[in-house]
Amino acid sequence: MADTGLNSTAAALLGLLHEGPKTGGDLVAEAQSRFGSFWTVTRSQVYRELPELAGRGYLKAGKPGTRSAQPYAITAAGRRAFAGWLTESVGREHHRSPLLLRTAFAGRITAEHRRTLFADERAVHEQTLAALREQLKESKGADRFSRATLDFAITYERALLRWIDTTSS
Amino acid sequence: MADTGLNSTAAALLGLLHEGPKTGGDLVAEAQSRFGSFWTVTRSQVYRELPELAGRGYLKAGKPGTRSAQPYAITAAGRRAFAGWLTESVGREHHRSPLLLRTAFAGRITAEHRRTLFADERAVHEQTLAALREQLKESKGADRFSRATLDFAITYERALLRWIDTTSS
DNA sequence: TGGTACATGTAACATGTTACATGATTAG
DNA sequence: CTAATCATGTAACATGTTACATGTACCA
Repeated sequence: MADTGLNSTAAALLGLLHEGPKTGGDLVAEAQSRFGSFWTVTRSQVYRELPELAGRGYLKAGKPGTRSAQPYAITAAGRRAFAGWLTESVGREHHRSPLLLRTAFAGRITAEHRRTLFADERAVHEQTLAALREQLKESKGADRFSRATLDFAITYERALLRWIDTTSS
Repeated sequence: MADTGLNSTAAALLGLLHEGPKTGGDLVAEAQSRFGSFWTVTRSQVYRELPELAGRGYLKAGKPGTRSAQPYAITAAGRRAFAGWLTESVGREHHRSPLLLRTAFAGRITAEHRRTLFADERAVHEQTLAALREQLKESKGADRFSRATLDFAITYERALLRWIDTTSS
């Protein structure tokens, strides 16, 4: 339980780099597909962390490729740091739902407006769910735990849709 | 859909202040109980926003009370701003789940460690769920939409627990 | 080969978190 | 009356977001 001083996003990058050297762009794309919506990572975060991790000796910069994209490879120290992070205590979950926040104040808006609010949101999440199901189909080769995270995302979206239906009716 | 320039946290505070003047401490406590885990608000955020909102004329500072706590009351302009925010487009949801992130890498840890990881997390969420159910019982007087947000929190926790069970088995 | 679209990287900003300083209430 | 505790507020920091500058690849 030694503190590695890694934040979760940095750790996530180290984790992805176990598969081989990647550039910032690669990592953004990979994180998007691997973590989906429950751990988003923006480009700016990635580009901030990479030099930082390299400075600590967890990554080693390679030869710039096309468009002068800078690839990074994980080092032995990086692997150790990642392994340490895996055993650190998991932090709390964080949710931030503008929809739920508005719902808390929904008594202050008109029924008409409430209807469009929920209808719009429903459409968004229908689409998200469809995309996730698509992903699940394509994930047959992936390992069990990658699929598990997808499963969770799907479960969540379904629960949210059901909730929207019962609440808006 | 005019942009009020309000961030959601500021808006949430304005919403709570519709019930009457409150101090920073009051607001933190109220937000905790009203929004629960899907829109957390820390003391520091509150204390940063209050003078800011007062500066814009949305709040009016009252006479300091005990422990020199500063109460704020919402103004007519504040109510207008809040009403405007209610009709602005709701942003995307944000999830941040350290558990899910670790799960994505769970193939890299031992089965033993995985067991404790899930068991610990299960205990935490069991407790959360119990607390929520308690809250639901006590919320009989509350308005329909306050209960709806609670309902969602409960649904979420149940779904998470089910997911933990199927994934860790 | 000119220009459009796109990917990389940066930098300014907004938000969220942690740790601290201060003073008031309460318990002994 | 003194000490311990607790609530208020602040300030430094970490993280996340948005908007921009730059240069490279692609296409007409």
